[in-house]
Amino acid sequence: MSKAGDLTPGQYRDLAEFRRQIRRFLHFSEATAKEHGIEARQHQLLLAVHGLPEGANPTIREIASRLFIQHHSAVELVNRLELAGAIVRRPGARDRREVWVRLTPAGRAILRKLALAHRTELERSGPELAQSLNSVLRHSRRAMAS
Amino acid sequence: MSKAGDLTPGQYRDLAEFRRQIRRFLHFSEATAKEHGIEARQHQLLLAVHGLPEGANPTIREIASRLFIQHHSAVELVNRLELAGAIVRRPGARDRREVWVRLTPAGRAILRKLALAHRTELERSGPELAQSLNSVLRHSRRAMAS
DNA sequence: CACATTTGTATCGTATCACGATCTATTATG
DNA sequence: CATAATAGATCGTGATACGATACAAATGTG
Repeated sequence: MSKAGDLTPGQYRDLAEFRRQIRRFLHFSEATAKEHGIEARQHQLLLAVHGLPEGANPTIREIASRLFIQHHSAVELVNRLELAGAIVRRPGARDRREVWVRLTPAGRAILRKLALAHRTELERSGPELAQSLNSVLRHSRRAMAS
Repeated sequence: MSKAGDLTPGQYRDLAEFRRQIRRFLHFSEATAKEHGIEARQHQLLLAVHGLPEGANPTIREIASRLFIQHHSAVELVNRLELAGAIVRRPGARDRREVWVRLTPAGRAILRKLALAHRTELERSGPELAQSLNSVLRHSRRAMAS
C-alpha cells in the first residue's frame, strides 16, 4: 500500500515512452490504411481474416473474438467493408446462422499493399518499440526485486 | 512488382498475431481505464503529461505531438479530463497563448493505479508481444535475404 | 415432435474520439 | 503599428465501440 507499489518518475517515463511507440505505430497504420481507402479497424479485420490460424473459420464471432470487440461491432465493420467491396458474406455451409467472411480480390490487393508497408515500417521502428517495452520490464517491480 | 514483394500465408499470420497482441494490450488498457472512470485516450494523455521528458512543457501542442493527434483533438481530451477533475489548465507564464496542463491529486491517483496495473499486465503479457514482433521481423524480407 | 433455450447475426441509439474548417487571442516581424 | 505566425478553442461530420434489443437457425427437453 505504501512505497512498495509506487512508481518513480523514470518508470512513468518508461511507460509513457512505450505508449508513445505504440501510438506511433498505430498512427502510421491509420494513415497508411486511409491512403489505401479504408479505415484502420477495417484493415485489422482484413488482416485478422486473412491471417486466421489453420482450422479457424472466418465467422463474425471468431473475428470479433480475435479483434477483442463485441460481435455487433464486428458486424458493423463487415458492413462497411462489404460496402467498400473488400469482402463478401457467405452463409455458413453447415450452420446457416453463421456468416463466413471472404476477402474479394480487391480486398486481398489492399491487404497485400498494407501488409508490405507495415512490414517495412516494423523493420524500421520495431526495434525501438521492443526496446521501450524492455525498459518498462527492466525497471519493473519484479526485475528490481530479483 | 512480382514475387519479391509478396507475402507467404505465414507472414500474414505473423502480422495478424502481432496486431492481436497489440489489440489485447489495448483492450486491457481500455477496460482498466474505464474501471477507473476515464477513457483510454484520457489515460494516455495523463500518462503523456506525467511522463514528459525533462525540459518539455505540458502545453496542448506538446501533448498533441506526443500522442500523434491534432491539437484540437488534444483540446477535446483536455476538456473532458478537466470536467472529470483529473487535470487543471493554467495559462502559460511566459507566453500567455499557451495553456499548461497539470494533473490534480485525483488525476495523479488515477494515473498511479493505472500505471501499476499496466506494469503488471506488461510483466505478464509483454514477452508474448515482444515475441510476436520478433516473428514478424525474423521472417521479413531483409532477415530472409541476409 | 412441439417448444423453450441457446447461439449467431443484425439493428438502433448513444458516447468517445479524430479530423478539417474556422475563429479568437497573443506574440513575433517587417 | 500593421501584418503574419502561433497557440488554443469551437463546430460539424464520420468512424468506431458499446449496451439493449430483435430475429433466425440450431439444439435440448419433456
